[in-house]
Amino acid sequence: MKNCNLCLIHQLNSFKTLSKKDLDFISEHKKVLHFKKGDLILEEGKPSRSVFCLMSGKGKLSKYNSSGKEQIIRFVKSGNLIGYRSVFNDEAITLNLTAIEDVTACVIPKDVYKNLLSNKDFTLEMLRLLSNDLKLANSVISHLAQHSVRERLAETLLHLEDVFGTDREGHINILLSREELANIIGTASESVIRILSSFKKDGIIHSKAKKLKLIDKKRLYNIAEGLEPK
Amino acid sequence: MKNCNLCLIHQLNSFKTLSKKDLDFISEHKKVLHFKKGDLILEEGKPSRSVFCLMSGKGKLSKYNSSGKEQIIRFVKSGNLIGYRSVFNDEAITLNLTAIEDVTACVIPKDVYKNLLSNKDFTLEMLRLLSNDLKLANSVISHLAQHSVRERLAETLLHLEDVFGTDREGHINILLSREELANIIGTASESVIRILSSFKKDGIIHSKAKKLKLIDKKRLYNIAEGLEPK
DNA sequence: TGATTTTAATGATTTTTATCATTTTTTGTA
DNA sequence: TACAAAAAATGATAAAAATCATTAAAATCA
Repeated sequence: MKNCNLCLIHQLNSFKTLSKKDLDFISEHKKVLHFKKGDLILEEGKPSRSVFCLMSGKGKLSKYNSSGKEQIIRFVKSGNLIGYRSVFNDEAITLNLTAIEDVTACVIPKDVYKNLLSNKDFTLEMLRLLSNDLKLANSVISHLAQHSVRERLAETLLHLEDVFGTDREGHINILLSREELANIIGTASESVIRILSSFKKDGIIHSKAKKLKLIDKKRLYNIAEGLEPK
Repeated sequence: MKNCNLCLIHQLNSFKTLSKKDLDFISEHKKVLHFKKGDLILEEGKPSRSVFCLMSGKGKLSKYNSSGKEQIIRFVKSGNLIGYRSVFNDEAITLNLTAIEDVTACVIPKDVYKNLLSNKDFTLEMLRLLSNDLKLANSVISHLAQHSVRERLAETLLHLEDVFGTDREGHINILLSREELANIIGTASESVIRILSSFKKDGIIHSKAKKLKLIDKKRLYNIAEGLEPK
């Protein structure tokens, strides 16, 4: 898709506030890139040169600690903008972006993106977006700090279904390894495996390999909130 | 302080980008409020009506979970702006603000504050501020998820000294109960007590009641990063 | 100041979670 | 399809942290 005006994705994100002229301006300067599943798209520590608009596929934003353990901060999907944070505070990139499916993304050079900020509505939209990111991050902090591994896993399953939806058979539309699930909630993969098995045994979820289906969401919610004993 | 132009605080925060006229506009519409230590200044769930500029004193931003346990998200000190996040995404307040010392704050009505957003430099400054908040939140998530209670406490002590500095005798300029420290890192107060005692025994910190002094910061840093065994 | 309340400290115990070792299953691919 | 490699599952054990009970110290205030 060469012309952003014709692209439906821009209706889904902050770009919806842009004029035809602004979108033409982006179209002229952007590049469309393709990545394979597993590719490292953006790397922590590298200078921030552009903002990405994800056209298709999914990715994970993560950090590695000094001993090499991954912490997944959040996931991104088509329509999401990525990389604006580093542009605003003019710092190096702080999170890795890895494709967890094949990804197509439009890459908008930093300066082109900054130019869009003359549009007040667009800027307000970005303030709104950052505010939502921050609100979400605060609630993650609170959940991580206050809940057990079992509670955090229940919360994560609900959150993933909420963000990615399900296919016709009810499976959550994102395939993650047990290890990746562990790296979201900050636990060992064995713990995730054990808890998923117990959820399965109790009929709360169904799982076949990486396909997860939430059966009893009410119960999962109660577990996530610590409202259920055991 | 009636006139924001004469107030030194505005030099310290995003208001430094404002014109004399903008500051006069704020001066006309703001109110100066005083709060006592322990007062609840902003309450989770209430509609967002204004942005606060903290003139003196310190506060904590926190959430309570369904079982009433507090999670401290961060601290604020003089110069800090508070409440802008809810203004940008037009949602209810999501964090409680409690005075942990007597507080004086200028209260700027939401609409007055929103008017300032016609100033492009100010808006960019707010984007920068939110970006920094978000960056900080992401690193808190990562630290919470990946480190032991002992490591998180070491990190928290270093962070508190960094933000609040020390008095002439080297004590960190903020007085927190063991329970409040526990509510930052998401643990039980007994755990904080035990770990602080062990830090003291090892000569890493000195503590007398709520006054904490960091003696061996290099070692604390190593503990925080998990570079030290035990 | 002395009494009362709150906070801190310490010990014993239980629960949760991590770690390590091993087996089974799944996935990718030759 | 068979093989190798990776991921998942399971068990045993160790370590970390929570919880509960009690005592000691500090802060508050009448």
